[in-house]
Amino acid sequence: MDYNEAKNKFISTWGALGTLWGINKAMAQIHALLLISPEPLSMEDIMEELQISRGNTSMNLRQLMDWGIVFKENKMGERKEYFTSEKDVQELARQIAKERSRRELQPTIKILNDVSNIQDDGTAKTTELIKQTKALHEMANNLDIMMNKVVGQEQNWITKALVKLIK
Amino acid sequence: MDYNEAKNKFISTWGALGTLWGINKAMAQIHALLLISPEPLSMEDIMEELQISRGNTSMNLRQLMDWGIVFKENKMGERKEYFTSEKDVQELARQIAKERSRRELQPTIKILNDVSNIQDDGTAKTTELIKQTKALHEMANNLDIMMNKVVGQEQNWITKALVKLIK
DNA sequence: TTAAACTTTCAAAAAATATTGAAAGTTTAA
DNA sequence: TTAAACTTTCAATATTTTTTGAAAGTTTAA
Repeated sequence: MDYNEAKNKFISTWGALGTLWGINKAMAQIHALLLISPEPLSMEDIMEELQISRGNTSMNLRQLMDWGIVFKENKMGERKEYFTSEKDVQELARQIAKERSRRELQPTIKILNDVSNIQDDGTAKTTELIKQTKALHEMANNLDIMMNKVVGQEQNWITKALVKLIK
Repeated sequence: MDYNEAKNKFISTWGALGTLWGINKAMAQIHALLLISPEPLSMEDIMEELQISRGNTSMNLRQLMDWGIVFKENKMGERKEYFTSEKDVQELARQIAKERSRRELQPTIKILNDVSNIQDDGTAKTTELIKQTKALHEMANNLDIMMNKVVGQEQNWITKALVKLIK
């Protein structure tokens, strides 16, 4: 496997995986490209490399910046904007965990809490609804605490966490 | 908030969340419905409750069974098939972790391994590709080990894991 | 100022995904 | 066997999501 084949394989795998995580293909591919690029890339570079339109590139770069995993960079004496990704995969994971907690987990926890606190009228269906949403609430809460713990952690948390879990 | 309001809120929240996890809306809603239903439901019940077609119901029930979180049940003397969900949320989480590892993480790890093992020709771009895919490979691997550890664990792992991580 | 060099926006088009429903398939009771 | 009571399949359709590209917007140098 040569460089180009490997690069394409990586970019398309990352793209496909992104979809499964609620991130669209173009967004994931731009991220993949920046992650393995030793130099910051311009919008033109990205459009060219991934064969996508200017509008698409612009919108997805913005989203990646909103996620806090891609940054604008300016080269001295150049008007054009360049982009880089967070290169440290630990930091990347931390940032993603943080955002997913904020965007998905926390709103869900709020609703589970509301639903699980309805008045119990003693019917089987109400009792079951309360019981199950309470259980989900507790689990989602634990997950959230874990994820935020991890976010506040210094380098290499995942390896450390692993060691703790295994022993 | 009364029972019906709470039920609908829960089902639609679960449905919306499902999309973010690579599970479609109908599939997530069927699962939500079964999770809070004290009795097994027939296909008719599900179609009626969620206002979806027979075909849709049939296909999504099958997928839920493939995920190992919904089961067929037969009532004595009845021809019709009934469905229940795994009711224990810990077991549910374990099952989902197991399936996601198998379907997503493991294939990705394989590709990261292939890509990170290409011949290093010493150019900056090749070196960067190898470096980053190696780092992702290691992280994905650790995550996978963690998830499988969790799968093999007895009840209440998430709470235990949490305690370990916090201290 | 002006205009060149860029980036962003957004309505329309394309692509991908989910849903329907009727026909085909299956199972069981008689 | 047959036929009733179901479930599954799948081509057609509907819906949702993504992408395009050109116009509008912004910034900077002169």
